[in-house]
Amino acid sequence: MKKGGKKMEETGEKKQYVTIKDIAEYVGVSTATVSLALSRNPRIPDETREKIIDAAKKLGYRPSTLARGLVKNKTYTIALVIPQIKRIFVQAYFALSVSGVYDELTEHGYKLLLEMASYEFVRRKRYLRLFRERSIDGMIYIGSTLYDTYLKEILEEGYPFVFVGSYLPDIKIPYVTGDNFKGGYIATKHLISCGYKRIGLITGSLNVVSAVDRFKGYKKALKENGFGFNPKFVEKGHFSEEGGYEAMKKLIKKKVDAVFAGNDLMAQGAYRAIKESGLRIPQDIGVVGMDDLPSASLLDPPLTTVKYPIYEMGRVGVKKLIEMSEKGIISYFEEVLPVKLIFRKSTSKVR
Amino acid sequence: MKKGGKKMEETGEKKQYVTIKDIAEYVGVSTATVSLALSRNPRIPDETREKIIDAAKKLGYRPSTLARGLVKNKTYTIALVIPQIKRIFVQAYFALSVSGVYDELTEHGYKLLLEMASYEFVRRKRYLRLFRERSIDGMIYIGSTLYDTYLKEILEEGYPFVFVGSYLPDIKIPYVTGDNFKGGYIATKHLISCGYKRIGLITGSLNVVSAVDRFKGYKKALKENGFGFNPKFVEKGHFSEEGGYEAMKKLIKKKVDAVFAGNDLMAQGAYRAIKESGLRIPQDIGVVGMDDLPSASLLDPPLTTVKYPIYEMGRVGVKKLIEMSEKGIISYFEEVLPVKLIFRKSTSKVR
DNA sequence: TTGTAAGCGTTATCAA
DNA sequence: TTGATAACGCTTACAA
Repeated sequence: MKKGGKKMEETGEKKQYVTIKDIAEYVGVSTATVSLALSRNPRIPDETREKIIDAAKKLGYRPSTLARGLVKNKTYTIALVIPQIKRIFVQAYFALSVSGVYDELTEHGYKLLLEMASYEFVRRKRYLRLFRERSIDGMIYIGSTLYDTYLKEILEEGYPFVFVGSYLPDIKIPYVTGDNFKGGYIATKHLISCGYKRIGLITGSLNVVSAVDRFKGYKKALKENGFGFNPKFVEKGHFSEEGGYEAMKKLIKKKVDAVFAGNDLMAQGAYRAIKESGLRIPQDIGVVGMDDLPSASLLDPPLTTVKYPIYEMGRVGVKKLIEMSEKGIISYFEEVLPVKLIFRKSTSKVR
Repeated sequence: MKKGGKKMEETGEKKQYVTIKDIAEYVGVSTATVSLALSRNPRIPDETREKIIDAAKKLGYRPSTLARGLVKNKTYTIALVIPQIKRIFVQAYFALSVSGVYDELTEHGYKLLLEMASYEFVRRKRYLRLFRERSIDGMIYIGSTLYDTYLKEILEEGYPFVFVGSYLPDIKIPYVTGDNFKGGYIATKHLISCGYKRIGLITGSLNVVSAVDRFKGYKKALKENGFGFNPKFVEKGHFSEEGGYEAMKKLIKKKVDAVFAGNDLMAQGAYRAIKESGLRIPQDIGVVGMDDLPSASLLDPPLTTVKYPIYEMGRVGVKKLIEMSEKGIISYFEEVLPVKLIFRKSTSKVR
C-alpha cells in the first residue's frame, strides 16, 4: 500500500476517538505540527498553535495515554500498596494516608493504582509484574511489616519504590515516616512531667517497626528520668480498640496510674476499660495516645496525643517517588517527619 | 532505511525490556509467530509453542500492557470512585466495598484505579477524561448522593458505568445495591414482634438514597402493624458514631423503648447514649442496626442488625461492569441483593 | 515554519 | 505452519 494519500477512508465506519490525525486534517497541517503545537513547542508560531488548539477543543480531542505511554515509556500512574484492607483495624489511619498519596499524585497529573498486599500479590510477585508490564512508573507501600523483606527485589531491578509510614531495618529501601521514637519519648515524658508514677504501655504488634520505635521511645524516657523499665507494665493491644481494652484491663490490675497507648484506637479501648472500672481520666489514670486521628478530640475526655503526620507522609512519599521516576535515578533516603504533642484533657498535673 | 536486516543493532545500549522481537530472534521465528504462540493460538504446533514459551520464560519476557492496550483498545483497568475519603465516617463500609471490587477485578485480571469524587474531580470532569484518554475501560461509583446527577454523561457518551450501593432515582444508570427498603422493614418488624412499642429511627443523611429507602422500610413496617408513624421519633444521625449518640440522646428524652439505627456506626453511638443514661439494652431499649460490620458482634451487648451485602455488592458490580465492557453493550439493570436479620443480644422479647 | 517517516511493542490480516 | 507488514496514536529526529 502506498504511503501518504488517502488510505481506506471509506472503511472508517466506527472511528471511536478523535486523534491528532483528525485535527491535522481539519486544520490542514501534519500530525507532527499538531503534536508540537499541542505540547506548546515554541517553534510553532502562535497563530498556528491557536488554530490547532481551537480545533482540538472543538473536536473534543483527548490524547491517548496508551499511545503516549508507549513512546515515552511512562504511564504516569503509580501503584499504592496497602495491607489487606479487610484485616486493617486502623482504617482511619489508612484513609488518611491514601488521601495524602492521592492528593499529591493528582496535583502532578498522576493516577493511582490501588493494590492490596494479599497472599497472591506476594506469591505471584505482582509487585514486580506491574513494573515489568509497564503498568506503573513507581510504587508506594504503606504499612509494611518486618516480614516484607522480599520487597527489596523491586529496587534491585531498578524500579522506583518508597515506603510510607514504615521501613525495614537493615534494608536500604527509601522511606518517609513520622518520628515514632520521639513520639513515644515525648508522650512518656509528658506523663512523667504530669507527675504520674506508674506508667504503662499499650503497644501495637511488634512486627511493625513503628510500634517498635514507639516502644523504644517510651523506654528511653523512663530511663532518662530515673524510672525503671518494668516489662510487666507493657501489654500488647494489636492496634485495635478491642486490643486496647483488653490490655488496659490487665494494666489496671497492675495499678498503673497512666498509660501511653501506641495509637489512638487503642487509647479509645483503654478509655472503655478505665470507665468500666469506675476510674477517672485523667485524675486516676492519665492517657496519652498517638496519631491524632480526627476522632481523638471527640473522645470524652478529649485525648492528649502525639500528632503523627500521616497525611503529610503520603504527600512527601509521592513527591520523592515522582522525583526518582522522572530523574531516572534510584536513590536511598530516610525522611523522618516531626511529631508533636497535642495536649488535651486526658492528662493533667497530679499529686 | 531498508526494511528487514539488522538496523542499528549497535546503538541498542540500554534496551530496557524484553520484547517479542527478542524472543523471535532468540528462537528464530517471526514476531507474529511469537505473538500467536504466546496467546496459545492452536494453529501454532505444540513444539514451536513450547520452544517459544520456554524462551519467553528464560528471557523474562512480560508483555507491555501499553502496547497491547493500544492495539486492542482496552486497558484492563477500571476506575473505582469513592467519596472523598477524609470525610467518610463509615470507613469500615468503604473498606469492605473496596475489597469486594478489588477481589473481583483481580480475579478477572483487571487493575483498579482509585479516584476520589473531589470537587476537582467533578469540576474538571475527570470522570469523562479518564475514558476519553483511554485510561480505563469502565467505572464503578460507590456511595453516590442524590446530587450526583451529572454522572449520567458517562453513559450518554457510551462508556460502561455502574453504581454500587446507591442509585439515582429517575435516572437510568445501572446499579447494584442491597435491599435497603427491606432492611428497614425487617429491622422494624423485628422490634415490633419483640414487643417494643415506641420505636424510634436514627437515620443517615437523607441525601443518600440508601438512607431514604431504609427510612421508607421503617415507615411501612410501622403502618402495616397498626403503629402510627410519628415524625418526632425520627432523628438524623448523619451516619456517624457521634451523630448516633446525639440523636439517641434526643430520642431518650422522647421515651422511645426501641430504635432502628440506619447503620451500625450510629447504633454504636446510640449504645453510648443509652448507657450514659443508665438504661439497659435490650431490657429498657432495644437496638437494631444495619450493615453488620465486623464490629457489630463486638459491641456490648452484641448488636442485632441487618446484614447488608457490602462486599458482595462490589463483586457483583464489577462482574456486571466487565461484562458490559467486554461485550461492548451498555445496558441498564437494577440488581438488588438480599439482606437478612442477624439476631443477637441488643433486642429481646419484652412485656 | 512545516512535513516525512521512524519508532514505541503489540495484534491481526494476508499471503506464502 | 509461518512470515511480512499494516495498524493502534503518539513523539521526535531529520529534512525540506
